[in-house]
Amino acid sequence: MVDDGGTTPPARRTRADGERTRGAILREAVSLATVSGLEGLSIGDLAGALGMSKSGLYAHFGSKEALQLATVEEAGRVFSAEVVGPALAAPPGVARLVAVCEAFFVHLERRTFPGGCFFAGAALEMGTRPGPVKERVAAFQRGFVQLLREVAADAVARGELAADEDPEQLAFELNGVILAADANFVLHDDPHALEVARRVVRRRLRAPAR
Amino acid sequence: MVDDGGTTPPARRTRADGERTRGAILREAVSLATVSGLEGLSIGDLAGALGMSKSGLYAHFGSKEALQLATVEEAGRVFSAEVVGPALAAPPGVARLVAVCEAFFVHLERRTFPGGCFFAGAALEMGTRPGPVKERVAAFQRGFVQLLREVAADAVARGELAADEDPEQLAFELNGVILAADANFVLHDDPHALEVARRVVRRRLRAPAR
DNA sequence: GACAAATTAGCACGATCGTTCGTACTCTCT
DNA sequence: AGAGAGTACGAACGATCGTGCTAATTTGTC
Repeated sequence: MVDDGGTTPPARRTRADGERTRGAILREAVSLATVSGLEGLSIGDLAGALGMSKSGLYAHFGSKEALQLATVEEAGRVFSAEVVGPALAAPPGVARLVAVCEAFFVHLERRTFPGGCFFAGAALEMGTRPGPVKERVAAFQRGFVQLLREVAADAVARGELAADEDPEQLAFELNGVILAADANFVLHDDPHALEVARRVVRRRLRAPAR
Repeated sequence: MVDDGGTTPPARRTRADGERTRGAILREAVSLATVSGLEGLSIGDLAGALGMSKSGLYAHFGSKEALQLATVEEAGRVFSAEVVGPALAAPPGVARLVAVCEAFFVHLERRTFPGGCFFAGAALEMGTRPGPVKERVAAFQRGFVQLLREVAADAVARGELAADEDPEQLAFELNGVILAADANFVLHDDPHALEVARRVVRRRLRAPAR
């Protein structure tokens, strides 16, 4: 067992039941974090919600920061599955751009998480707290805007949008619409916000402006 | 003064030094809340930052919720003075609409608070926490969007924007741009975000679309 | 100048925070 | 089947949370 001659084997990592519990913890953690925030998420509450002990839960991560990191990753998986994935099923161009926004609105509408979009909340919350967690959240946010920009650029290249349309500006705008939709939806619990957001997207992407 | 005959009025309310300390507390509280959040704002930290005792500070409010409420009000005063006020100095119409956004960007640029816009963070944070504090934050946010809508409607009425422009949609869009500007600015500490936001506003409000 | 109220500090409370430790139980590999 | 690592629990730690109580000092009013 001391054969540390070359590369250290990262030991055994998996046990079926542990993996299952870990998944359940992270699913609940993402959900709870959209309500209490990523920092306000407490290990005691999380353990209580799952009917297990603090220390039992804690053993899966070793530190709160590691739990937060894993929670961000889990949220990324959910976001990919619920928003990015379905959107990429739409044909390239404007249709796909609309599909990204629409998938996000559906993501809110079906109340996947009680506190709306995980990353919208996490970005505003962690923006002022330097550290690995913030970096990870920032990376996800950057990746999403980049996706918007690429799809927008593609739409311009296909002539579906005006040639003088700047993909970066358009991505910024759509990101803003998405943020405003989330903020209004969770703050006022008002589905009307999603309706307005949809109208904005539809009108903005209808035809080459001017 | 009208005496209420019999029951004595609750006597003197203010003392000069107390009022001054209270102001200092709230100024620091707003600033701290943009970093730690309105819920994460701790009375101990706040007292420490001001060099006073927890209980001495606490006596000014009587509960954390009251402190949060007062903090929101103070943030509202700052926002009025730094954003709304200067914007209303601009001539009505599109110019004023641009001025609102511009004042907000300057508000971020000069780093009035270390964590960016107080209300952007508070809205996302408190959206999921029912109670008086959330209601107050929501009211401020609603008031700001309504301001945007009114100025936009005025611009349409003056023929400076297309007649088929929906003020509600436009206000929603601008609110989104503002949120995206704040989020990107604090998350990536990138002044470029403000530049993009300015371009978006300029282009969006340049001329009657179509 | 005296009296009452406002201001502030010191101390302590119960609760909860993240974290550690020791200890059983159980799954998986050899 | 035996061994070893993964999993989970209960108890407890020091720190900090919001919140009271008491007492000393300062301030405004008569």
